[in-house]
Amino acid sequence: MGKGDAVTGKSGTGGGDLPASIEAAWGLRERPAKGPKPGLSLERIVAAAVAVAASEGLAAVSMGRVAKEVGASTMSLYRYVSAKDELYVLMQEAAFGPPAPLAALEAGAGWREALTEWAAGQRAQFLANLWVLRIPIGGPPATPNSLAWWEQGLQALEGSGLGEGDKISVILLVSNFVRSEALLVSDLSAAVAARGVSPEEVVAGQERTLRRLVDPVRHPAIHRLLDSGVMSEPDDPDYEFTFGLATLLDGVEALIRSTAAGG
Amino acid sequence: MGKGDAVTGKSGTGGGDLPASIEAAWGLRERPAKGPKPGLSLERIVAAAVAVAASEGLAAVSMGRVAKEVGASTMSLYRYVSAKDELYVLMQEAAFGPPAPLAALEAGAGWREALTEWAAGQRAQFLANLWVLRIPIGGPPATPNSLAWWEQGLQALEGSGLGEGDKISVILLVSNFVRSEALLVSDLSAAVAARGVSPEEVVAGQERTLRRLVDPVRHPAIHRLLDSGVMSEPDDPDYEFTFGLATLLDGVEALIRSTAAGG
DNA sequence: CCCCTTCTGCGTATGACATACGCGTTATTG
DNA sequence: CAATAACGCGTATGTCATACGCAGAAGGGG
Repeated sequence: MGKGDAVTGKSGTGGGDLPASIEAAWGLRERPAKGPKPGLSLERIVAAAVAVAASEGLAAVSMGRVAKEVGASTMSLYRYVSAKDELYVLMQEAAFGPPAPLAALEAGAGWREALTEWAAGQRAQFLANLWVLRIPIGGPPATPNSLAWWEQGLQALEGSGLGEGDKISVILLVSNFVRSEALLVSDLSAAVAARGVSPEEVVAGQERTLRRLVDPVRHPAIHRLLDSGVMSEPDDPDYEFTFGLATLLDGVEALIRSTAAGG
Repeated sequence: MGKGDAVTGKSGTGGGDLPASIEAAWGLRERPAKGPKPGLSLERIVAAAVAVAASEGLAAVSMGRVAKEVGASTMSLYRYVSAKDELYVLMQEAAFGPPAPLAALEAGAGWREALTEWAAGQRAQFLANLWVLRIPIGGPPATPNSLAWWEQGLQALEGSGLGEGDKISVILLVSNFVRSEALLVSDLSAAVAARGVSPEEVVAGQERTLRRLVDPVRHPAIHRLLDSGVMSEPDDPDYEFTFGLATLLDGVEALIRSTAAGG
């Protein structure tokens, strides 16, 4: 060999072409019995990367930086990770962890309670690891924890009577909603961090900017919105989440009803 | 002066601290009457950048590349744009353009038809400019066309009886949904472009990968899903959009009903 | 028991890139 | 007609990801 090694993508289970990052996440690493013992481990590297991201943001995560953190040279990391993207995937996987069991399911509650709990859990993970939202996406990751989350979402919909196809669609819908809303929170938090002011001031500043740009003739609806004073009211950081999720689930409820009726 | 100039952020209208990119988008540029005539123009630069992004993807858009395209040196661009992020904002603004008038509104149709048309229009813009989805977001952009889209969304909800706060929340909800779904399409399309195969093959490959990883015991719901054969069915690229939007709007409908009832 | 294979850590090198700085040049205005 | 600003842009800096190859370590086969 002699290229960028770091396990070039052979599965032990069947010989497909799994992205190396996925194999790494599943721990399908054939311990090579030949060379010297590795001085590092994927876990240590990923943990260090996560620590850097958590304290200084995803942008601070460079191969060099992670290497320094772990006490090794930059290039040695490539013995464990084939590219930075792979590190990203592993970081996300590590930060999220597996989902906690759904209390609603165990209590025998309905799909709505279960899905709500599921969404809240996912949101909590995003808010606890805002940097995850800055990782550029590249298709649905098939990592163990991601799958576990999906599994749990599907289970929440078990008693709904929906068809399998509708179930994933709903899961996708909720999942994307959670992500979008978290990103919004993250953006606000980033703005707060960038300037040194309070969230309220940031929002107020945005409103002032809008007011300056909005022309009552060209933008009557926005103008009305600004005049209504809604921008200054809520203050509850969870409001948009609660509202959006409720609305979304009302839609799902309608779908379930029509399915049950025989659609 | 003598720093990174390119209009450092003074508004002609009131003297606030608008991000330079926003000012640029609104055309609030005080034509300096002093120096030599500019050999370039923001429009030319942005158009060149958009062309590169459209044909080779956002990653191909570097300052150097755009400069070459426009027949100037890299650094000369910084006389027109204060940073690359600004160029991004301008690119998005240019690619999206203003929204077309809503036929549903003019025909006096209800909010649902109007919002559906609005969402479809937005989606069409994303699909026609997939690279836009790769631009890292940083808060809600207050550019002219963005505002125009918001305005139109709010107008679509005019006859709904919703409060102003609920209106933006709904707009946000729909808007984020459209973006998420478009990103999904974009990811698929990227995977198709990366390997040289058909969309069907990509999806089939993903299913095969999943099948390999999913353990019937650990992931009963996903296993059931795979067994149901739903993954291979639809083939309609608009399905997820249509389904998701309908579900979402059902939720909005419930909200409107309860508002009308007096909640 | 030794050597050969295979893997390790890592120094070095390459090639992008964004962008700061300052110089010479060109219009415009007093 | 000079003082003033802007302009185009060459040069330099610093950061990154990552290719390549070497030297040393650890087992396995003869």
